[in-house]
Amino acid sequence: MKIGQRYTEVRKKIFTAIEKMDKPVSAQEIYDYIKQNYEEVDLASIYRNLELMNKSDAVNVILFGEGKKRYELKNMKGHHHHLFCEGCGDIKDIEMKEENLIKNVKNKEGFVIKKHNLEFFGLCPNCQ
Amino acid sequence: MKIGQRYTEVRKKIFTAIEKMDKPVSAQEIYDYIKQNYEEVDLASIYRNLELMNKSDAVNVILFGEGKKRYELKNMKGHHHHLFCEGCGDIKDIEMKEENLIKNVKNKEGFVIKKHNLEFFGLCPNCQ
DNA sequence: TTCATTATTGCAAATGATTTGCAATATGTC
DNA sequence: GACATATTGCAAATCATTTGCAATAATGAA
Ligand SMILES: [Mn+2]
Ligand SMILES: [Mn+2]
Ligand SMILES: [Zn+2]
Ligand SMILES: [Zn+2]
Repeated sequence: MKIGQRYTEVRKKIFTAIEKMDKPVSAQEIYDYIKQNYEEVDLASIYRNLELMNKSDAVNVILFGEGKKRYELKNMKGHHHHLFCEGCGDIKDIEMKEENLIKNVKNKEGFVIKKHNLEFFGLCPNCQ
Repeated sequence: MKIGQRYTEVRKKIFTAIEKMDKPVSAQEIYDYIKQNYEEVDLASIYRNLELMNKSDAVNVILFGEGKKRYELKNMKGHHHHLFCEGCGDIKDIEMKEENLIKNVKNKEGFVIKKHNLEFFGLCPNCQ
């Protein structure tokens, strides 16, 4: 979990922001949070660091089709999935074990589940 | 699977394009395909129709974190998932049954799988 | 501690995807 | 065929994210 090579103030703030907000957050939300609690950090720096944090596996990128990415700290919770409300955008963690997850998750958290997306990422034979 | 209220030339072309390309395609790819095979259709019209097609459940939106959405016809194949190559962007369908899917999919198609994203969509108690 | 090196940041502008307002056009109906 | 209006094309706007570059801050050698 080493990001870049220097432990900067900006990086500390970004880590703390994501941790405190405790849900998948967008770059803009991180920006807003930092602005309110510390001295402002440039959005471009936030994007650059999120990119680094993702490459170095410090954060996960989570997608709900809102037109932007959300980020979550990787070391905080174990591997898990999400439930996204298409009405209000509320997000819930799903920490059930993966066998039969897709069946068992029905009505978890009182949600009425309409669909799910499951995508795998890796490298194809040519790119390995 | 009724889109809007008129079966227009533009809609026919979009359907055909997605069907012929036979993989999750972006709005721009649909635009390019149509331009080569028929008379050009405006990108804005493509976006407007994809939006409608999604709301009326004619297409699925698929996200790989590329910064854009991909669309797939819903009635063509049964429900399935995807494998995305982070090297070249190649996409494969995964049609295994869902019990133990996440375990069993390892090395499917010769891919080395690094991670997966599983998100559920629905309505929370407040929004139902 | 001070200094030098260079990674990182801020700022402004660029890019790319998607959305929107509006007038022109096409479709389904009578 | 003529009408009512859903749909389209076009241009401009918006939003998320990226990028170039000069200023600044972190780290380690002296
Ligand atoms: Mn989570
Ligand atoms: Mn598919
Ligand atoms: Zn809700
Ligand atoms: Zn590949």
